Amino acid sequence: MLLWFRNDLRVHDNPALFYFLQQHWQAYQQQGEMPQMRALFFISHGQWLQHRVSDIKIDLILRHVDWLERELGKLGVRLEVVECDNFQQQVDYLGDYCREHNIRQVVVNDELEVNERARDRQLTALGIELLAFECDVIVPKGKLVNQDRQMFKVFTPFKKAWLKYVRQNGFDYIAKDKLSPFSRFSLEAGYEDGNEYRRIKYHTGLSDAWPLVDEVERRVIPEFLEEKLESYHELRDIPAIKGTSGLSPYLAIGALSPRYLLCQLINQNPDVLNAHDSPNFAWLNELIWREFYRHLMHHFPSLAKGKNFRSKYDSLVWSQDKALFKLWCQGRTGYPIVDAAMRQLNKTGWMHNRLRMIVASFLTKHLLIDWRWGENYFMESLIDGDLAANNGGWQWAASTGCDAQPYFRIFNPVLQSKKFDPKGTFIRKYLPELNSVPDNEVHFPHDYLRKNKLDIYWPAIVDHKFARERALNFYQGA
DNA sequence: TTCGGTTTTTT
DNA sequence: AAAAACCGA
Repeated sequence: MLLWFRNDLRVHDNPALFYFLQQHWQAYQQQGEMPQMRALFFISHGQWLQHRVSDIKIDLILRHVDWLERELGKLGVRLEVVECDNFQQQVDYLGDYCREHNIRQVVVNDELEVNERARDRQLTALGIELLAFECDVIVPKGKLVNQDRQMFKVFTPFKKAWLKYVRQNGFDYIAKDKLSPFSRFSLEAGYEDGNEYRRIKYHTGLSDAWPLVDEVERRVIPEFLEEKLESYHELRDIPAIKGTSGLSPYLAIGALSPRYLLCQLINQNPDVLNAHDSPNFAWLNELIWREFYRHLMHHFPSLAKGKNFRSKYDSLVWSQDKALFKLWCQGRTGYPIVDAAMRQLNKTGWMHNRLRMIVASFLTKHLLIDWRWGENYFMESLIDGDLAANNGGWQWAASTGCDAQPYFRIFNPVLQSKKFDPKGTFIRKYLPELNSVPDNEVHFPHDYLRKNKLDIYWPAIVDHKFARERALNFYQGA
């Protein structure tokens, strides 16, 4: 039996690991012989490149692989880290490996996406039995459907069904202390610290501003739940304030379990599943959004292949203007909130959620550029890039996805800016050249700059009113 | 079980 | 402003 880590870089609430340890424990008790416990992780730069995994996310992954190797060592499991360019080579390697070591079963946690699933099917075709667990969501995918037995296409009914399911069925979760009996393994195995991988330094330092997940569990999560949860519903939309949890990078690489987060939330706030109107519900709502998009991709796998969720928009002919796209990427649109947001992304590898909606709306509705270009740029840049959530968010912004609003949604970047960054605090953090512009002018400073003969900021690349009309016509055509 | 009318919908 | 989901017949 072999344990194969993919997008589940954790020991805490990892059902594949737990099953693997239990099986070996049983064998150990029956035979009294210390089992060899092997685990595997592939470093596949070619595959990461193809899936546009950002350098900062790769760095976070590699740091956690390093950490995981030490943590597994404490449980007597030796993690081998193997460089393999792409999925095909992973399949070949595993085929040879299993034959060589006479392994029939490989234990994994399931991955949602199309290519990943195809790779797993290839392994099965080689005669390798994949024992797969599901731990990327709280409510298993496929369990929540409407009365027509279809996946919900609107968030709120999905959320109601989700809450009902959790209230009725609870949810699986493997507490940390359930692993403690297995720490005996490492003593008996005389596990020696360090292996080949540890001597190779992959770590680029790009993600150093983000602590390892063990510190996140010890410090960041308790602090968030105790100090920020109460004000989350008010502060989470204000980019100048650190009002969000900052946990998405760990969820994206599987270092954090969503089920663990729900446990912690319920410990802190026992009635949260019943309290829709409580301010403390706002954060759970975001966790349920994550579930919504994963369930959606499970039911509609073609989303992973760049398909519009609403096929009636397939006929739209998007702009191919690379120069305009580049200006958006670089944060040179002349709309300060958009430019500051893109600079935050380019500089830190992360962007505040409110800003993601604003810049996505701007690219699709104001510039009429294909949402897939924006989706790709986000994946290439974000530390927390996640196919399901990123695609869901972009298609929502482009109106090709799930959005039940009765009006056609075109964000006004200036009004968004005034509403969520009223004093321009965030704008000035990333556009310090606008420091001298008064608060009420900073959201669209062009008149002010002209009057005062200041040449410190580039012009707006598109007029809002014009762009709004153009977008309405553009979508009307579909 | 299928239908048509009514309520609801990430601002 | 329009589409999803529910609900009662």
